[in-house]
Amino acid sequence: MYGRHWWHGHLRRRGYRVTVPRETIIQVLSDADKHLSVEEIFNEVLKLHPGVGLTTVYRTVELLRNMGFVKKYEFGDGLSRYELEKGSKKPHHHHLVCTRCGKIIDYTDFVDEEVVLLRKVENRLTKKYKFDIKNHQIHFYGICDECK
Amino acid sequence: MYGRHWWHGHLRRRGYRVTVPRETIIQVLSDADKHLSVEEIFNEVLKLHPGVGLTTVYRTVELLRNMGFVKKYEFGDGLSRYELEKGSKKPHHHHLVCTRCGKIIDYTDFVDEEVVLLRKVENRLTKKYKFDIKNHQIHFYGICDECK
DNA sequence: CTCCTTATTGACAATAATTTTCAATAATAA
DNA sequence: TTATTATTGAAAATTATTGTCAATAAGGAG
Repeated sequence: MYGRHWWHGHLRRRGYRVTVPRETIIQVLSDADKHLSVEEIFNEVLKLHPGVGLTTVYRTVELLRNMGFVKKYEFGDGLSRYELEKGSKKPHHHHLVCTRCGKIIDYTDFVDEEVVLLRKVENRLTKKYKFDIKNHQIHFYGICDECK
Repeated sequence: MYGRHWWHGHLRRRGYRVTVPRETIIQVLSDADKHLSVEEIFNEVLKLHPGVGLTTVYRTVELLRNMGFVKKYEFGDGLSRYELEKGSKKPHHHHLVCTRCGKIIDYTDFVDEEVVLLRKVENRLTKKYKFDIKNHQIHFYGICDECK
């Protein structure tokens, strides 16, 4: 979890200004222990700084994504979810999605093995398709314990 | 690629009626060689049977998904895409998504190795989280050849 | 510290995908 | 053939996201 300075530096270095909404949104994402929807981020931000607009949350989250600091997920319920990629509390993980109730479990079990394989695949895909691969996602879909 | 009878049986067995829109949509999905957005399906359906409504495409595609015959993908551009899971021309594959232009490449290279590993992981996750896993997705995100 | 430039913001309007509503239609069982 | 009722199409409603634009405030220059 990186501090204010770190973020300040990265923003400024790219010519972006450091603003209260941006700092607040980064803080909310840093404190979160899971991927948040825009509305969830917005609600948390309001607790810290009422007055920040929803539009700004959309814009900031997209900015952070373009900067490569935030990952965007879509699990199929129509909401986009965001999560810090760098400076996050959470280690790298993959997802288990319940297609009935929408529950999402982040699992870290076996991720190491997965990642080893994925890197190999990644290298080969990079060559074959001349794709510059930045990251990956694995989702398992199914029915959770409570839903069955 | 399964025929009319097969689909007819599956629909009827679950108490659903076999209708012209449903048959047409299934046919479009069967003939497709890639995942289609609802609008793409709709356009193809119209060529075969003008008069079918967009709403019906949404409903049918969702029905097929609940029945487990169709996979839904979201690649991050705000559109849902659908693809036959059973009875499709296409073999099992995973995806390479360009985050700049949105291009999606389906790759089948190395999928066998991936699937072997995923099955192992799947079994263990099933035990640990008591999740009934139905399927999985792997997405690699990056920049495609033309975009860099 | 103060002024100036301009990136950023918030409120609101606009868009776009999807869902809901509901009367009309058509698939199946009797 | 008729009755039942799932399904449909059209239009309205909803919901997430994006665009517009005047007001604000961050940060460099003086």
